Amino acid sequence: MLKVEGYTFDRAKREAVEAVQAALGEPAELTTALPPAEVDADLAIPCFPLAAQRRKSPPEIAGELARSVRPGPLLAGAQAAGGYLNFTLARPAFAAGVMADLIRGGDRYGTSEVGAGRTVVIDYSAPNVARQMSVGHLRSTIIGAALVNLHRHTGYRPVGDNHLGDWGTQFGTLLYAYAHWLDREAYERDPIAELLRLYVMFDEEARKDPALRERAREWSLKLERGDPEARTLWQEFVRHSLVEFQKTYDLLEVRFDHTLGESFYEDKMEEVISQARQNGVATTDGGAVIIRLDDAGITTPLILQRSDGATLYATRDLATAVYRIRTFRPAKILYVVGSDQRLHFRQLFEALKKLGHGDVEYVHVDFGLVRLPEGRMSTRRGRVVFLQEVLEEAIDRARALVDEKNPELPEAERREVARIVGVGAIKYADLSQNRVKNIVFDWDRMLALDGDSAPYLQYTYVRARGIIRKGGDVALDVPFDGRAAASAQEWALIKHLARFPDAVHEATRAYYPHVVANHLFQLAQLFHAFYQEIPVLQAEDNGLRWSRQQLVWGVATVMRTGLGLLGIRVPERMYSRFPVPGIGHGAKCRV
RNA sequence: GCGCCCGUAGCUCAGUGGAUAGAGCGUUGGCCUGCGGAGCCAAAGGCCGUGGGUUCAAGUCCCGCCGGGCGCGCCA
Repeated sequence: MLKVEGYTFDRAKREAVEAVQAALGEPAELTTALPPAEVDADLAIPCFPLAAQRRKSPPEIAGELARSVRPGPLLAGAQAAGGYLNFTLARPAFAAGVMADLIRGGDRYGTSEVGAGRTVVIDYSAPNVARQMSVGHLRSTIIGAALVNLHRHTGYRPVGDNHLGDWGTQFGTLLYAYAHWLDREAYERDPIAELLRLYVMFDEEARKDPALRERAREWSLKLERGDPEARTLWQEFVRHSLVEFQKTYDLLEVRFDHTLGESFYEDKMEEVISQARQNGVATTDGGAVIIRLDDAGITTPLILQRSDGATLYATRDLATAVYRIRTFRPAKILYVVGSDQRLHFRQLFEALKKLGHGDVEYVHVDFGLVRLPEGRMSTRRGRVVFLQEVLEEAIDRARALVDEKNPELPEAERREVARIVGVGAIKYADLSQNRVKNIVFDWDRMLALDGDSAPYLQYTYVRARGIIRKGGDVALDVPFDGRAAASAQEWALIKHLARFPDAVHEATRAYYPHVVANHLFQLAQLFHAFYQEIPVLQAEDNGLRWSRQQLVWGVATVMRTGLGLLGIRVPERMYSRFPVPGIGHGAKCRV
């Protein structure tokens, strides 16, 4: 059972289970469930598993339990409904408990100690040098960044590493193309664009003349052996790329603890290869050094060294893992990489076990591919959408909407809001759905600014903050008034806020950021429904008003914290408190 | 051919083995003298790909089939 100990919701669940166990007079394996909306109860215990041994029907057992249980302080009572024993929570006590959790926690609400300070290395983003990032790289970058935040929130020590693709045969093709076909003027104007042109051109030419591939291999070998000309050019490519990548990372506000590319492991591979050979894990096969994995059910061996002596992607990944284990002493290593590399990681993890590194937990946090309506993206064929271009389009669209709806905001703030909203929309579009599914790229879907989207959640925050600002300071030290948990809207909101720690925990446990995204979307819906019906600043009396203000403050806090975990920022305003009459299509007649 | 992943409303997606499967978009109809409508309320829309099995209980677990995606020794 999912459990985040100490928080009020977990305490209530435990009270229910313990009350039933006490009534039964013995410990029993019990699960809790949430009753459907139309049932008037807050927590349910299915009695079906108890029926078999006791030779009674589930409704009978539920009925007996309903009469005999003695509910704890967070529970108001129990009723039988079919085979379920339903509990009603003691609203004032439960609400006060949740608000106390929230006020005590603030931006740390939902944190837990499940990670127990253990280190988890998270490998994410990892774009290839000498090419622009495509929308395909968005997923790894954003999911990885969210996982870093989630792990920090649940008590781990996350170490983020950007494993740049800055080594390998691809540079052979690039060096060959550079030497023969470079347009120096274009290169000086926009080095990455020119390198991309060369990359595409090489592919076309090599199709006509396959011997070019051999020449490229020679160049990559030269690079690997330290040829000065190859080295100098390669370093230049990497430098240009890093400048380009940084622009995108700045826009996304994604940071890394380390950016150790594949080339960093250049001098660390020999040790891995020779050790694997010495202890018999690796064998030679047709001049190549391989690790057979048949005993692990993998018929394709991992190739450590090519027959011409060159190293491969897998070699570097092996050396990388060994380095990370020595340097960071992690309990886990997460690889946020597309599902097309599943086999590679299965091989890698098995090889690591064979090499004596089986005490670390390795996880391939895989995700589905981003495809275009016409098929798979291919940089070589020019069939690709660049990430930078998507981000800029998102900000432009958000800006148009801000200008339309909120023309009264100062120019600088409109620019800032457009950025927060546009970039947030892109991130949310990705993080709000299960990562394992493929995505067909669609501008309008990706840049949606209404419905289940980041702006909707950000707007929720802005509305909540609007109330708080207008009401002056929230009195967080006054006890929560149980009457502010009386309406259906308030009660639903409180129960939902109570479950946020579970959402954070589950998202981290399963490496599923969308669990948090979904939780926040529901929070937004519940808040808007509340907002529509329940007066806060115009509440009948001060006690009610203060407690509703606390509730609104709680919504704002969870929204900001939760979106923060997803790497999405919130603006303080999306509108001015003092609209300028007669400007904008959306102003209508409210003057 | 073999292996892995996916299949839920017209479209895009949620759905820890528990009660009558939920959202967003789109469609239709309502709600502005209140904390701003980037909002709210409601309607229509489902053989959860399909056939078996396990279970008190299956959209969820297992097997077969169909459809789609990805991968399968010197690319990354």
